[in-house]
Amino acid sequence: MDARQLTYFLAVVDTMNFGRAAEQLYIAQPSLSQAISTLERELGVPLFHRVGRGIVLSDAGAQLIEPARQVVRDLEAARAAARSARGLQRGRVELIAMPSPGMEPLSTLVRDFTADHPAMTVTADAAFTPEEVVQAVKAGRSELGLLGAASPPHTGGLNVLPIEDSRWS
Amino acid sequence: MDARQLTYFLAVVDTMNFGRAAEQLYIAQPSLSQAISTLERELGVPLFHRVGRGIVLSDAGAQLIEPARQVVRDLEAARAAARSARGLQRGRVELIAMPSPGMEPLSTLVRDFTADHPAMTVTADAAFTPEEVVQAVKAGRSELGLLGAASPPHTGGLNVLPIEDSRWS
DNA sequence: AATTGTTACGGCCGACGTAAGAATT
DNA sequence: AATTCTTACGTCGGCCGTAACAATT
Repeated sequence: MDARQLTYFLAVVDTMNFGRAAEQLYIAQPSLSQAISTLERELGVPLFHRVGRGIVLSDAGAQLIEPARQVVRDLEAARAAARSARGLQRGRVELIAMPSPGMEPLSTLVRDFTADHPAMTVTADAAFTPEEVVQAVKAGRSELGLLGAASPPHTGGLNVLPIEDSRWS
Repeated sequence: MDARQLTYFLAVVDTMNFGRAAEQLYIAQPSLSQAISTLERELGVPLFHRVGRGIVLSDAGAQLIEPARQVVRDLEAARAAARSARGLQRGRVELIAMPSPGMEPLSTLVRDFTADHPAMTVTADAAFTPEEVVQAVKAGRSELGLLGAASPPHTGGLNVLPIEDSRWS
């Protein structure tokens, strides 16, 4: 029993008609008939009683409806979780740095960052003064600035993060 | 994304090791590697970061764990529901009946019963006196007796059910 | 050298579609 | 005759295993 079979089962339950369920699932009607038949054989219980040209839900089928809906719902929730996670991980980071602190901190930072977030793209620009760095970040031309100075200049409303340890994420 | 992939994913999460997860799933390790790879491609997000010889859970992977566990749990619940339903529906009914009430009540009873419980097998034996019927049921040769008499004879500890309406289940 | 994950490749099971059949209204 | 489900059969995709490879400790 897998999620596909349960989805098919619920489509039949909702329509009580193999033909309409099949077209709503975008498969041929005999394929659906075969899928339900296989599921019934696996479970050892008929899910529908074939009466005349139509079908009636069996007791076992009735007992399967709620667990089946739960599975399908939660599968959809898992898909949504994955989709939202993708949104967070995909993207690009543009940073700007000065020459002197540009080499050592930057190289290891980028290496660690890309190791943790392989789908990310990191773009680095160059600046020559701390003021240039601050300006670029303020102007939105870069999302992250890296600078070394005795006293941080007019940082405005920017977040400033001191770097002392090589371990951070 | 299907339930199989989520099961595989959780096995890797629980062991943090493709090899052990594979043997716990009774599949070869490259098959598991391929399955996870396919899942990651479908989702558009890496679930693990391959660092050196090992793996580390990614942010997306962490966010997928709980929904995945939910799906697997629910699938197991659905299986259990189907199993319990099977226990109720499978079986055989052996009944014994006299000739006179044997035809009309019996034929419609069996027809309705088998229509409602197609997995059931109904076996009918014949008797010629009410005493024979009672005796057969008492002896356990039949599970159900059908008889017509002015006064029910020594029914012992048997349950007696008067038939008046044609509607019962 | 050993451990661990990936790539390459081939076989096989099963899901699906088309066509034909059976049963009911 | 029309509707509805089932059976028969062929095709194709994808899951899995074996073998070979790559990378790290």
